[in-house]
Amino acid sequence: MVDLVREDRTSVRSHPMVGASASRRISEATVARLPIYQRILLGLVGGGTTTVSSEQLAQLAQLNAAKVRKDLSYLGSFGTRGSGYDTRFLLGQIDRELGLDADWPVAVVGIGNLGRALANSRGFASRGFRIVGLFDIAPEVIGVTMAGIEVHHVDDLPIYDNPAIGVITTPASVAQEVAERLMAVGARSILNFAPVVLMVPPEILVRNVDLSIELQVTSFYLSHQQAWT
Amino acid sequence: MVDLVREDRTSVRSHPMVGASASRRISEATVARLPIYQRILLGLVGGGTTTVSSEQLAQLAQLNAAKVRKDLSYLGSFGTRGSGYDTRFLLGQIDRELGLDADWPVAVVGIGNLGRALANSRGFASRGFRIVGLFDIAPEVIGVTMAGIEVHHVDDLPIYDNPAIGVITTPASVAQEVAERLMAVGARSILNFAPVVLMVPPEILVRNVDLSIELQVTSFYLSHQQAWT
DNA sequence: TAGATTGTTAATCGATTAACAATC
DNA sequence: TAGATTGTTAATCGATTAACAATC
Repeated sequence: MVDLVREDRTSVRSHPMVGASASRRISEATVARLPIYQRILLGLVGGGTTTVSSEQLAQLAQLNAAKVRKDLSYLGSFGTRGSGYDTRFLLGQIDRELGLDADWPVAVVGIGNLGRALANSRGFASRGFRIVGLFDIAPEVIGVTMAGIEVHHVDDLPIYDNPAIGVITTPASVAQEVAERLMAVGARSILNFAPVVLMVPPEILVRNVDLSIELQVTSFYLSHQQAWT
Repeated sequence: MVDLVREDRTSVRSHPMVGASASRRISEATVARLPIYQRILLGLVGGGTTTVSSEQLAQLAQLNAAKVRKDLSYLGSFGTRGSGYDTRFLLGQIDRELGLDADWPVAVVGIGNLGRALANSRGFASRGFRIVGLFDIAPEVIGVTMAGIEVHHVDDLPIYDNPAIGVITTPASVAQEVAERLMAVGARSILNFAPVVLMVPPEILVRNVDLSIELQVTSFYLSHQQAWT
């Protein structure tokens, strides 16, 4: 591993748009909200609601209606003035924009409680994502089946379908090595739950989720609350 | 529960600063980075490094040095021109700013894989946080001890120490009810892992973490990658 | 038509970053 | 002193929001 490059963790934005069908570059903040709209629309469609206004969507997502309209306008002009958005159609457009109509092979490495939680989670087994394997090194979990998928040894990573997305739920101490193994089998993106900053080449997309950071941020706002309540 | 009010999920910023010792209002983006600096400093102090420059910190956090200096300047002027920051002192200042020198009783509701992961996690058992109880409704987990803490029935929430922070790791279908029970026993803040938008009064702080949203955002960037690589 | 709601503009607000004087 | 590095300013960039013309 030679050309590891330190990359800003918010570096996604820094890549220039070169493709033709540019439209307007969709904002990063909007991308983070699309899954929320998706989830809400899933509920509305399931409940038989056929039309929804930006104001209703805003209420359900606890956002501002102007923000909802602006977000949705990145996808195209799919609303109908006077009545709102067709729920089923809008859901389809959001799915398409999120790339959920593609097939993303996912490998989860580190089958502790968090890995188990992800393997069993609804979101990970859903449309778009396909778990190609669960991986660990502990003899006592290898061979165990969870959520219908067997746990293999990390050394066997090359045997299974190449993952596009690697999910790291190992201890921090081995996360970098695991990232390198995932990249070696072709992973183009890493969802990292280990509390460590990974070093990867710039073409690899890393998203970090750190559960204890969330708790610390909560602590900050709690301890400063008297200042604004 | 009468005065439930829909609250913008980023509403923390909307509270006006009224206290006296205002200094400069610390930016929300900065708050989210303080735990990252904290983690890095913990490693440096543990490794015996006594001084660190903003440039070094930036490398370790994969950020821009100007951003690091700006972030740290919110806490005060703790650096020394020409040499950098004293690691141990800076760590102490960040801990203080994050409120980690306080005692935050935490209740975790929903002892599935994710709840177990949190209960066992280093970050949740660390300085500042004290788990007052683990709660569930499933008979098979009640009475079980994990990470040294017994799992109780949610109905017994009022028996234990009032939590300042409630962590919800239940299915989405019961998350709202759990939130109300947590608020009823005094929780001022909720860390919500259930994929649902909670309705709470404005004085309650909610932070949402949705693991499948992260996966969907990854999918978005993967499917748009050819546009910028 | 009248009422409702979108899509977009422009103003505003907040975050990032380069640059550099201050100073150890 | 000379070199290094901070703390802060100002420019820039990106995100939010109110407002409203367009239009169903």
